[in-house]
Amino acid sequence: MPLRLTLPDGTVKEFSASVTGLELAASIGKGLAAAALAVKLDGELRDLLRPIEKDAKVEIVTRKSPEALELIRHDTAHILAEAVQELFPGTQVTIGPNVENGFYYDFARAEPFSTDDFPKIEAKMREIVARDAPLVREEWSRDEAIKFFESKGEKYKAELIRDLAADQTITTYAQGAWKDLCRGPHLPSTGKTGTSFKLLKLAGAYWRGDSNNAMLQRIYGTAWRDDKELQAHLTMLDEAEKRDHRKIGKELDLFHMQDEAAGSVFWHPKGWTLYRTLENYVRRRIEKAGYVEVHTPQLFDSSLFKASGHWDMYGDNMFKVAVKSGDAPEDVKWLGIKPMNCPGHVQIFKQGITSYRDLPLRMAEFGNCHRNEAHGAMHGLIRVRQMVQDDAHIFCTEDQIQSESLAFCEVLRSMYAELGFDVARVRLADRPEKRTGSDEVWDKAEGALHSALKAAGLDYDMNSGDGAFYGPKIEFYLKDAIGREWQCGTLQVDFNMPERLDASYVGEDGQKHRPVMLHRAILGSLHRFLGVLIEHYAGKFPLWLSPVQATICTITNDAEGYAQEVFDALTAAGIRAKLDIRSEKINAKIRDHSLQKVPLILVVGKKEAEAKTVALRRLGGEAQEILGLEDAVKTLSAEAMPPDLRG
RNA sequence: GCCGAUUUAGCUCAGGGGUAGAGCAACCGCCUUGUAAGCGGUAGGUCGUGUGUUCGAAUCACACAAUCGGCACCA
Repeated sequence: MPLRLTLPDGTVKEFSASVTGLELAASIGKGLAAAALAVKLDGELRDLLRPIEKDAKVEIVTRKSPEALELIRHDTAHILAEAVQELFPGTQVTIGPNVENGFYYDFARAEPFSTDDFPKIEAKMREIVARDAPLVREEWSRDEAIKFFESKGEKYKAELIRDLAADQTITTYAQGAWKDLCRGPHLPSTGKTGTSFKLLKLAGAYWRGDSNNAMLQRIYGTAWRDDKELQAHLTMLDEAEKRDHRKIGKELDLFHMQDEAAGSVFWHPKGWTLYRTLENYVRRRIEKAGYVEVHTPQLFDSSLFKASGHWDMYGDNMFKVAVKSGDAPEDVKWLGIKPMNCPGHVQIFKQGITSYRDLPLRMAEFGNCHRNEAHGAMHGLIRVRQMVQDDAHIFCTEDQIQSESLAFCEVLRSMYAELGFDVARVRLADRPEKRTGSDEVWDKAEGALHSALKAAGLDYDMNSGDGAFYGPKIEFYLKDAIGREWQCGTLQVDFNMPERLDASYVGEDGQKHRPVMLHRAILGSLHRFLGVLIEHYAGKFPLWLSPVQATICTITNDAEGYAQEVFDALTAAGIRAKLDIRSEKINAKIRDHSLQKVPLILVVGKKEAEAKTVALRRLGGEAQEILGLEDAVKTLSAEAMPPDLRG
């Protein structure tokens, strides 16, 4: 039987018997054979030296192919593992997968590694690359493989093999004397990986991601095709560090945090201006979308959270307050500080009798919520113990779920666009193990979200088992200026909470019915969103969001009176302005306010005072525009208008 | 919560068993300045908290706290 292999350009190559990818490449050209790293067989990546035995569409993977990076990174992980075992005998290997932009490898070793070991390990890795040992694929029987790894003291590898499906082919890859359990594929030899890699971070990680298991030591690294790509990536990491919202928050005097209130934010005047500007924007947008705003208590008797299920489900992460309820020491009643707004909103819904004519009822609240997050979870504004969400609950009928979800998706898309983001990804998280409500109800809720997403025309993938305990959720991800994705928006269908808290409305038929609750947020936690926003803009906010929009700088004292006049005019027009009449050179003032990322610097000296003009310098630019004062006020206040208020 | 690292002036950071250093910022003067740092001076710290070792601790040990990088968690 001749073997027919179809190349990407459509040419068909015939062979009398099986060939390896390398032989195939050689039959096409000498250069290709030299550049070949692997082959793609009907879309499946395979080793270059593995015989091809059936007709297929084939593609030779070279260093230029997108797949090359995957191979390089995974091979580098193997090389890291070998280097570590050569340098630190007795260290056990576990797993070492690729991650975005790199890879990691988890090791079991009693002694902790130190980043001081990195140069030594990297040097050993380069040595292994230089040895250029061929990577040889070997197939094993299950028992032999277990025996082999156990004989080497590799308990984790043996455990992995035991858990593989019985019919799974067990393969190892050898590079010289060193061997690792691996599915492959790999590059033909260690020399092909190159040395454009760098070890980056050291971290603890649980075996198999389970906190009941042993803590392993994880080494993260990055690997690229060449040094130029590596350098570009390292530059990007530097850039991300420069944008760190904790750093910028300090530099721009937006907020601070301190030990006595771990996980909570002290908003300084500028940060709070930013916060309120954003909050007011959301407030206008949702008001336009037919929401009503409410405000509910901070403290509730535990009975409410017990009824809602939060006390049992998240009690450990709630702040609880014991209050004396009698004279005896055991006379104590428990209150809970709200970790979310939903039970409170149901209480408002339950006041009086709600008719089907009142639905959908869209109830919004910027409520302060407290969650006792684990110490290790906290991270600047991104993960805090006290936060406010742009939270709302839509009480509606089952029939209204789809149209409400659609309308929500539209508002979300438009708001993200106005804030400078695109929706990068949408995921549907379905039922988790720990949940309330029957499977029938979950079927219904998940089905409703699937059809809403289809109706909205959004592509989405599944995030299995990651729903909330009361219902499935849609997660909206946005992409920031340096390509990172953040999950902010969410829409959750909940058939359970109205049942648990006994909410009902009177239907057209005069009977009582349960409403459906849609929990939804667009920005999510405002704290977290502001963190993302600061990093996205690197502190250079669009004019309408800037805490200080304009600074008026005098050149000499003579201009002070006029500068005050300019300041008053801008302030009266609603522009957030500051006046800088310090006895400093104009260079120093320009530098200070530029570093403070003030978008507009208005310079006034003798000339401007006489002509009633301003010399405008925009952040990032060097040119100056000379504008008449009236004209400047008009132009700038129009520019400073929030996007939803522009004509 | 788990693993590792870190914590010195408002900020960024150096130092290190014999009692504390720089730059920037602040304050006070001088300078009256034309688009990214003008000059001089002054002041500022129980070296995260506690306990211990020591003749002596900011330095060494232990505990705790917070922070950082991950992991686990994220209603």
